[in-house]
Amino acid sequence: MAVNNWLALLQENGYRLTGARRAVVEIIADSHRALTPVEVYDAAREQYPALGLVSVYRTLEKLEELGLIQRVHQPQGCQAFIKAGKGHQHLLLCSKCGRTTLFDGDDLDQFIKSVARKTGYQINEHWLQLFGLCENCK
Amino acid sequence: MAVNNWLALLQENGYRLTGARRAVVEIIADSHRALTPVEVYDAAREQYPALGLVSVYRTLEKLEELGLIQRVHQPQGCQAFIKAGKGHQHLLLCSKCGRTTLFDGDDLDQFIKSVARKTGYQINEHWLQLFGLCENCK
DNA sequence: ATATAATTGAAAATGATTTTCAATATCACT
DNA sequence: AGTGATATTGAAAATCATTTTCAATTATAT
Repeated sequence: MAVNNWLALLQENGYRLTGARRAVVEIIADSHRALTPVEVYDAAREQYPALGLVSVYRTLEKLEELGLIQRVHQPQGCQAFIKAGKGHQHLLLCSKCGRTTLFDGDDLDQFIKSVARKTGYQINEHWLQLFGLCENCK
Repeated sequence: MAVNNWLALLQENGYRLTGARRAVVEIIADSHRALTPVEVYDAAREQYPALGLVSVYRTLEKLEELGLIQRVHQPQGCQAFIKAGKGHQHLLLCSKCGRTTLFDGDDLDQFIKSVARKTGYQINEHWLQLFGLCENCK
C-alpha cells in the first residue's frame, strides 16, 4: 500500500506524522485521477473533518518535493496533482473520465537527439503528455 | 511582418482595429520569448500608455482563439504566451534566456502509435516541450 | 457626419495560493 | 507515562492572477 510508504518517507525526511498529512496522503496516493487541492480537501475531510485547505497545499508541496506527486498540465488548468512514476515517465490522460496512466518514454531519446542536432540546443529535460480516451471510455 | 498579418486576421474575423490591440500584437507577434500578460502590458504601454491590463487579457484571448499564440507551460508557471507555429509544432525553451524555438514533431507518430497499442488508449492529442540551453547560452 | 455596436479602462469581484499568527500536537528525551 | 522544544495546525488576512461589470469612448458601415 502506497500510503504507508509515503508516510514513512515523510517521516524519514524529518516531517512529523499528523492527521492532516495522513488524510491528504490517503486521498492522493491511491488516486488514478489528477486532483486539485480543493478536490483533495473535500475528499480528505470526509475522513478528517478538521482538515484545513492550507494544510492540503502544504502537504502537496512536500509530496512534490519528495518526488511522490507531480503537477499535471491540462487545457482547463494546471493545478491538479497525480502520483509520480519511478524514474522518468510520461502521462497519458483520458479526456473523458480523467484517468491517468504513466508510461515509459525511453524511446524518445532518438527523437530528442535529432532535435538537438537540428536546432543547436543542448536539451536537458522534456515534458510529454498524451490525451485521449482510455479503454473504458473509447 | 507578422504584425500586419495578425491585425488583418483580427479584422477579417470581425474584430475592430484599435490602439490597444495594435499595441499588444506588436509586442507579442515578434517576441522570441514567452511573455506573461503583465510583461505584455508593461512592454506595450511604452508605445500606448493608455493601455489597460484588461485589454491585454482580452486581446490575448482572441489571439489564442485564432491560433496565433499558444500558452506555454513551465515549471515556474503557465501564464506565458508565445506565437504559435503553423500546423502541429512543439516547443523548445532555453532555461537561461527564455528563447523559444518551434520544431516539427511528425517523427513522433510512430512512438505514439506504440503507446496506444501498449496502453489501450485512443490517443487524440499530445503536448511536448523540451527544455535546455540555446546555442548562445550553452 | 452620424448612428450603432464593439471596445475601452477603472473598479469591483472572484478564485487560487501564500503568509501570518496564536493554539495545538508530535516526538525525543527522560 | 510525563515533559518540553518545536513542527504543525487551521483561521484569517494578504497577495496575485484573472474575470466581470459598467459607463464612457471609438471604430466602422452607412
